[in-house]
Amino acid sequence: MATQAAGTDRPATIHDIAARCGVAASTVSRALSTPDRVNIRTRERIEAAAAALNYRPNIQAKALSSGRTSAVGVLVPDITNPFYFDLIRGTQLQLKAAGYTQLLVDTEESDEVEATTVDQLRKSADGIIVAASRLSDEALLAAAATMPLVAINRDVPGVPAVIIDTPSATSQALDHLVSLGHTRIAYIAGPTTSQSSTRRWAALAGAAEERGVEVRRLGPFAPKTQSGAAAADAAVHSGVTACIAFNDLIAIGMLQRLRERGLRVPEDMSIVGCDDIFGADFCNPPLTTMASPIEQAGRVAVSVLLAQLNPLAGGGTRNRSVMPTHLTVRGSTGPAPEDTVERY
Amino acid sequence: MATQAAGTDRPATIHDIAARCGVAASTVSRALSTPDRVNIRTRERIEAAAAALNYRPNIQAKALSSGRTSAVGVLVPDITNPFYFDLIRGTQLQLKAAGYTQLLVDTEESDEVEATTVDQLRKSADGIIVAASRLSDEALLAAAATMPLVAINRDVPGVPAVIIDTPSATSQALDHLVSLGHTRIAYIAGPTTSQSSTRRWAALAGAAEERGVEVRRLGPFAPKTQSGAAAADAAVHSGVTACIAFNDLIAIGMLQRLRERGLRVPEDMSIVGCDDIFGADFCNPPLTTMASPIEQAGRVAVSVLLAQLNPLAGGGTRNRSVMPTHLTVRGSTGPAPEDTVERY
DNA sequence: CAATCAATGACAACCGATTGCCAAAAATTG
DNA sequence: CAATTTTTGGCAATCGGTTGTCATTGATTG
Repeated sequence: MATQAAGTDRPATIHDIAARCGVAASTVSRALSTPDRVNIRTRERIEAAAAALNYRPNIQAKALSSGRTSAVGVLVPDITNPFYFDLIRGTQLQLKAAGYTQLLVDTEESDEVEATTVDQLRKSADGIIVAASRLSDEALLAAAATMPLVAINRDVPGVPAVIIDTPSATSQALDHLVSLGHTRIAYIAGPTTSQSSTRRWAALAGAAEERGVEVRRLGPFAPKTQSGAAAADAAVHSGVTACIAFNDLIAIGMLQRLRERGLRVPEDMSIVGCDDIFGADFCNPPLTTMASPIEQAGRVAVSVLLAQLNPLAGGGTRNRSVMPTHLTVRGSTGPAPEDTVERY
Repeated sequence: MATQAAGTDRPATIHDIAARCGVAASTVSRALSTPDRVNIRTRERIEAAAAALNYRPNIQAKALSSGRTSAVGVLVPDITNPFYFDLIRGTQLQLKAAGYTQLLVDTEESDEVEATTVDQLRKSADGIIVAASRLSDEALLAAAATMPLVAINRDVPGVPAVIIDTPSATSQALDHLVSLGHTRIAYIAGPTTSQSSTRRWAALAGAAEERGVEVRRLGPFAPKTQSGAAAADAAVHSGVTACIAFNDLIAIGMLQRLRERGLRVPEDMSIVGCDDIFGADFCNPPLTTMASPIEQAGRVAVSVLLAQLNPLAGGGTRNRSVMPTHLTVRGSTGPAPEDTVERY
């Protein structure tokens, strides 16, 4: 009944190839992974046989015997946050190019889930890339000591990292607002566990003092559009004329809420977002935001990680990269309203 | 110098547990995976030891010896397409709940990449979920015959599938437009390789005939916002007063282009999208679109797949689910313009 | 032409589990 | 209390590779 021609139906192994070529399995293994260790003629025979049998190495077996899994875990706090789309694509492309598999995990903004995941990945991945880690500095450092790890947007001494330089862009944003005449400005803070938010606030507070304007901090708010409503209300209540939001999600949510309340952007209130996510260019009004090469950040993170995994020539691998960020001005920022409360 | 207390530093194996309890490794294996096969007292001792040693089973070893990988591949044509965000989250959550790992792969809209990936996943995953497959019917059927597979939005007899019922929503959309007075309508087609697009057009053409209105097909267009410009131009040139777009990305792109060209939506042109992706509610104007429970679709796909993998009790598992879809009316659709060309 | 050495490939142990088979121990039955 | 059945747990093979060790081969050299 077998429609199959000669040859077994199950996937070929190195043993099948070995038998076909009349050599030992170990020779096949070497021919395929350490080509120099085997005579070129033997190697060619083996390669031909492998092709003929449509041989695919069994990743599990490879991992078990060699200890290397050819997989890299990528942890993000929230898959549905558009910010991570490009990041994920960047890591995915770069990893695939290097022959690695990406294990993507949504840690649901939870440090516990994150810790558990890191723990599990210890043996099923060669390394880990953690975006916007919610772990404590100590926990992150400990994790990095145990296995190759690269953090994205998390600056802990001793932990290799790719940092997106939003703090400096935040200063640009402030300059932009100041040049438009705003003097009372709010920073809409992100989660307290987000180091990005903390660093950005620090940069902003410093810059504000230099420029002699008032910047107050509101929040924290969850990095979701839904939080934008509360943020908008808080901003209005605080009497500021411009806001710099933790990220575009919150900023877009604010835009929606302000519209609902009948306030005009940017006439009554200017809004600056961060990340230039999908949607920032077509929301209403289009969002002024801090843009950065996110996909590239993902690629760089992979490169840094792979450099750790394969410490080949040129030992001087840097393990900390800073990605530039710039302000993209769109329609959500404009001149400060004339009749501001501060006159009274 | 070792700060570590007694006990090795490397991860514990079943052998460590076995030694600690004075039993054989096989007993440990059974205690952990087939609890009934082992005396309850022995089991408890083993469990205690496992906990004490912080034992984590080695997934690779498990996979190698048992043949089951506890991993499921999820293939999407384009990770950065927001449509897939919720889908991915749905599969991720459901898979995690069932103890499976999700292997996410971006097939880059390419049937070749998709075929290669399916081939590679054959041994490193227990099953596959393919969203919007670009494979031919035959290839997909062949793949499904080789390994457990569930297709999303792809209806091929013999292939388990989760279908998002956009065709019926398309008819609703048409009714909506007709009730607003539109008589010349365009369908902005998606990729020719997309079965969704084909099925939707068939539904639309049929419904249009019933209702005695003219619907013409424009395209194909790539499912990206950038394609929206060409689509908008084509629509304007064709003289229609309303468009039903293949998906929200194209629709949003059209919105942008029409605005650039000084045309008002919905006064001059009505636009209907599809999928209700992130951004559809805050673009300008907010998009009328066909919404469906995408995350749920992902969960259902996982359920269908797991039912294949573990064909336990209640053999009557259905392997085809249809997810309902409904029209969500927002600001991008309105009454047909009075002075339409057809008067002349 | 003999001695030395690098290249080559076979053998076997090993990675960490699972699982079929079987014997010893315990429980049940007559 | 003996005979039988059921539990229980050990042994060893197996999954598909990798890798250290070692014997053989052929090439290089004195």
